[in-house]
Amino acid sequence: MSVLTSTCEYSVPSPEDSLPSPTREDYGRDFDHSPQDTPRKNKRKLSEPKKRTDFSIKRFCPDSPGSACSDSVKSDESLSDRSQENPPDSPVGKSASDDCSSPNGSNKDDAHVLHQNALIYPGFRTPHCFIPNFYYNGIPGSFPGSDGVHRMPELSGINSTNSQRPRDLSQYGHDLSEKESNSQESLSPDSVKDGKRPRKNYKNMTRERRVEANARERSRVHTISAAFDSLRRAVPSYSYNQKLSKLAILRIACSYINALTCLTDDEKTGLSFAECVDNCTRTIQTEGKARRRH
DNA sequence: TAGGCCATCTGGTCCT
DNA sequence: AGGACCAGATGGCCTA
Repeated sequence: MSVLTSTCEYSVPSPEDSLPSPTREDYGRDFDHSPQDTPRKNKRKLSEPKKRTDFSIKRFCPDSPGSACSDSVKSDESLSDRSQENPPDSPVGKSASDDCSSPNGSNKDDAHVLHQNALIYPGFRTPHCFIPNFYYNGIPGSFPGSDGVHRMPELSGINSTNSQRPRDLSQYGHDLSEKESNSQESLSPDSVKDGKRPRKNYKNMTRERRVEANARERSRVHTISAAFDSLRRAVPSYSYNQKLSKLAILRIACSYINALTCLTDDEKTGLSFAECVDNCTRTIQTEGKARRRH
């Protein structure tokens, strides 16, 4: 269990450990209602980002020198760097199923591999590709490579939704000018008439406080996402490269916990260990079929 | 192209 | 009063 604990740690995203900031054009031009020119820095997408039509933060970033959006010119370059973090032939980008061959040496069918592993499961010898964080070579979270050597996973390179890293919070208006900060500017209908997402004013909040609240909210959500990422690494899956939604992670985690509970107390769940394992296996299969990582 | 999933913004509510 | 938490709205990306 110490292994689980050590591999489930997650850190609260910090501005220093964040995605590159969007350029001023991201929001500035959006502010001018030119969605066709607004690239969206989608953290999920590794290909060329499409244009984004609207982004509410635009209202916080008018085209003014010294604004929070004016000095971020590294985003495109950094984005491309990130897109190269996980090249297809890298150990990280490589499907774990490639490294987790089934007993008969075939790894074409992940479901088959899983089934093979599930059959091994009742023998209390957890296959390394079935429960990655529990079967390791003395290194928490390590994974066996094709050469049989267990290595630490390069988590930052996983093409995972939950591995998305937060953007620099400083871009979101912490550097607002005093003029902007003190204004309780509400959006006039004209200012958003072309936008599809008109928002009200900030009630009793100043713009500065609204921006700060947004930043806190982002940080909070990032923390939750990081926890999901940790949980995902703790639960079994087809392969390390498998895409799992948050809902799928929760479902698999529940079935996995039930299976582990059966290890110590069959009566607690009312099912035999084999049944619990079967349930867990089916859950993984079902959730794995829903969507696969690429 | 529709639906799923997600990030983000926003306002409301609760807590300290 | 201010922050944490929550849910709704919105829009982008991805996949079938």
